[in-house]
Amino acid sequence: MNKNFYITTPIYYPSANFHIGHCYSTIIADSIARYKRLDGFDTFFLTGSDEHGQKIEKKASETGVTPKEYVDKIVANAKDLWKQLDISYDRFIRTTDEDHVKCVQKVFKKLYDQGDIYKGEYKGLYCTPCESFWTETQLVEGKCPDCGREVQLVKEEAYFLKLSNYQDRLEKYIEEHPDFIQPESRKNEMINNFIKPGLEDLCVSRTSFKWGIPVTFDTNHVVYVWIDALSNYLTALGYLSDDETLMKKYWPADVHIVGKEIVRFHTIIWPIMLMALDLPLPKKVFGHGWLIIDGGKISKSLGNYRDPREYIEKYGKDAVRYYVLREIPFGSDGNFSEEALIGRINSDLANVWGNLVNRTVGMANKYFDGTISNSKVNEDIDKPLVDDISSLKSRTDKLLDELQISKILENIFDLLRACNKYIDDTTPWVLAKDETKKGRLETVLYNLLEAIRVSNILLMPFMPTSTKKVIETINSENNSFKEAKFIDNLKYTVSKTPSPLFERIQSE
RNA sequence: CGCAAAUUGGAGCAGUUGGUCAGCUCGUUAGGCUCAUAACCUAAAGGUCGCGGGUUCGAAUCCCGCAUUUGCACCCA
Repeated sequence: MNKNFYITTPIYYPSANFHIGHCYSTIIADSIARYKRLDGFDTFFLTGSDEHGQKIEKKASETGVTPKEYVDKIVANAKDLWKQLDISYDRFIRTTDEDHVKCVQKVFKKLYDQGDIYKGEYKGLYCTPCESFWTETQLVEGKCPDCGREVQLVKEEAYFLKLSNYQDRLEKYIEEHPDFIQPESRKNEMINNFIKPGLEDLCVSRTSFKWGIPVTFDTNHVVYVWIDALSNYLTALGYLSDDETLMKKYWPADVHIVGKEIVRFHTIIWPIMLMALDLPLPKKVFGHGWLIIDGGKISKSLGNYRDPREYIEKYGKDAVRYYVLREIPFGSDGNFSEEALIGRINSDLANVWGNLVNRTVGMANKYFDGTISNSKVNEDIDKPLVDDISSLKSRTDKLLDELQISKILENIFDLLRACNKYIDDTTPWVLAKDETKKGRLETVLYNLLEAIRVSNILLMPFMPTSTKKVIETINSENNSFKEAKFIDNLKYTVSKTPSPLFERIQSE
């Protein structure tokens, strides 16, 4: 099988430790990557950090360390966080990695030699104390919106990327590939706000700070943000290096997961860079929404968030994963609160899923000493359940391609809910009192175990830890994606001592 | 100013191309059951689908206007 799949998260800016929002992006990407791997795809999952720039230079000097020391610390923290969340990345790329630096320099030179990058002059309104450039509309009464002081018109020699050359090609590409930008509302935003009014050439170098990748042929300049950052998706695959095997195997990317604020860079600048490099464009860019805290966005400067580890330690990694995947609808913003997190844990994970496993295994032990096979004493009521079990995989596949993660979980939990209902409808405790109904009782339990097994397989990408526990509890050996359908001749020997999958959280 | 998006019972959300579209989850109330993590199942209460017009045999669903909120245009998952 040579089906390949390449998925990326943004590379995050390590000016401060990562928060639950970074976790959200990364958990989505991780879940998709895991799903594809389990579904037989040769998958490459990339995440990382975007470490250059003035802000980090400044932060570092404030703390009295070098920029590299500063980011090293944050990156170590991030890697620990990803470990705690079971993030299965294949590579964590850092823009300070040597191969990345080399590649960016080659890309820059190549674009320059081709004439896509030219030398010009950057003009801007600059506030010296704040070290920030502002546009005219941002100014408050003609002064710096941050400190209220005068701004100066500053000119700086800089290199520019000619976006206008590719405008028509880009517009055409977007029109002809309706799935390229997801969700669609973002696509309209890009076309109307940026492409149609005309693209301005993009400033791609700076001389005002040093913490960046030097331009090889003009060492006063460092590469500015986007050529540096976006190239990571290529440099991780060895683009322009001695070994381009990964590049040949995985490019173009299947999906870039990004936050809605950087959709623009991924759907305008990035495709244009790739066109200029004569490379195929990524198949999909998904701009997801944000987690909103107390009605406002997560803000590093407001500090209105807590270390995600607090939630992980308190409620478990899978609970956090489930919450963000389930709570936020496709492409929109979603609220994050501890209260809602607890609500999800109790109502979905504990009551519906955990309790179903617990009661089913309990009955298997109580009535059959833990050993269940399919006695095939079926009744009409079994049919819908069995059909649901067998069709779950294909329904899930479809939703995954549409990146409807929340709906996938909804679907799977619908099946689990149906099982709870099925138990009430079939009343196993009544069957157990009648020796002649023994066969029927066993069939009911078998069907339930099948539902648990199959739904568990499909939950594995989203909750790797808890699903492992379910496998141990029902002792299933058939856990591949290919076996995610109703199989009628398995034999179960369930655990004698099941422990709750998720404890209910008592609210204070 | 511009370009977008949102506004559906107490909360959070579904509602492709207009005719079971008024639905789901949580919450509330009542009942049932006992295999189970005070869990599970059933039922009920609760919305004139932001407001005002219009198109249509018929609109939450299309058109116009208004209001409120949010996003983007400048760095931010």
